Amino acid sequence: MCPERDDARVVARGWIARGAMLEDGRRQIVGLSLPGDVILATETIDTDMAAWALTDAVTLDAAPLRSAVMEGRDVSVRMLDAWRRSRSAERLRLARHVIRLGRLSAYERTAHLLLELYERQSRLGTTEPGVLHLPLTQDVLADILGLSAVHMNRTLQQLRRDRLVDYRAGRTILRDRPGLALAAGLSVIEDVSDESLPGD
Amino acid sequence: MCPERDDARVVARGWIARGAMLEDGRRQIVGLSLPGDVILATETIDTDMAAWALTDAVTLDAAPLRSAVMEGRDVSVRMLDAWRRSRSAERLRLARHVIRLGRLSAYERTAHLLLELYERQSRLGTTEPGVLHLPLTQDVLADILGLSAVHMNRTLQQLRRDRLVDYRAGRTILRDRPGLALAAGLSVIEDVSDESLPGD
DNA sequence: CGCTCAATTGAGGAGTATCAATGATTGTGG
DNA sequence: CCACAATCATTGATACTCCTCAATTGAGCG
Repeated sequence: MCPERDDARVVARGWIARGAMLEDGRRQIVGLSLPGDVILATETIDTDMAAWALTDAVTLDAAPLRSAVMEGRDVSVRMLDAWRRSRSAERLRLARHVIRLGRLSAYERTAHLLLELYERQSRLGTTEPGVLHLPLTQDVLADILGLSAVHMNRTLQQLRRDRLVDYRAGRTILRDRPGLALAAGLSVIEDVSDESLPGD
Repeated sequence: MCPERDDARVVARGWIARGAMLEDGRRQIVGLSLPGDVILATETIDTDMAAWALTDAVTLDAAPLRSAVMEGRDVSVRMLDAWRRSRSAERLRLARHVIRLGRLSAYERTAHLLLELYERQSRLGTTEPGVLHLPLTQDVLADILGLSAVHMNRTLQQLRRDRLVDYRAGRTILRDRPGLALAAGLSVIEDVSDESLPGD
């Protein structure tokens, strides 16, 4: 395989956003990559996609692991599973994101995303219950949820008034997670760790 | 691996929609599966996702091929490539769909989707230039694009007035593809066949 | 202290949704 | 062969979500 095709990286630290910038300045973030997630260069280079670091971020070259996975060479089962889990979870998140953007209101979208990020972050390690370390400006949040920054702000205020979430840059508190789940309008956010391992 | 995990199917004929139904009746279609595309059961069973046949459809069991791919057993290179191409193209389409729903207007979304489907269908085989075989009701189209059926209708009328598209059930004519691309507001729809083979 | 960047607020308007009918077409049983 | 039901496309009227523009406040920070 051409070497440049094999550019895969694993996020080691920080938050990275993948998305596209339109000519007229509109931006849509397609997904967030957190530590442990794999980013394929083909996802950004082949298309008009790009990736931005939202915080100080460190990524590691995952090309060796990747070609091993691809070519069926021996990788530890744990590694292989981790790879598949990660890719599979990402596909699921993409689908959820489509549903959010297509059918949920701004209020629902926000609740839904915050819950997903909380879930995701909990799985990454120690978190005080209900606290979400969210290093995103409202601008970025808006570009994830397909909203204007102004409306993003107002939506967050509404969630605060409703005592569901207390947003502040860096440290967001989910005051009422059951309430949030209700507000998200979608049944329950499943625990992705229960997921089987389709491995694309 | 558990057998039920390995339920993968390949679409042989027909159009299949994957998506979710919300409790209150809202529906969002996440993607369309056309002949040659792979559908993983885990994409529908693990979550609140479902799949609907939009036309008479036939799918084949792809579990054998899949486990072969997964376990690195010998599959013809062509097969392996086809698998990866398919999965990779799907990921790209999901990302594009997110951008459509997040940042494009109804008019832009529609133009964008029609072009994508035309591209996709051309690659499947013989098509008269400019003719898109589109076996979708406006209702379904609306559920793909995150619009109400009424607004979907009005948007299609607008495209017709602008002499870009002539929609009628089953047979849609893209009268002015450059114009459509312009209307789609996104640079160019890339030719996915040029794509490299990341293979998740 | 004047920057700059993020968050906030207000006012007005564009884009879509919703509700309720009306045609148009097609299949179906009498 | 016709009435009927069913589905899809279309239209009008109205309401609401969300956007845009413009300005203000507040919080670091050199």
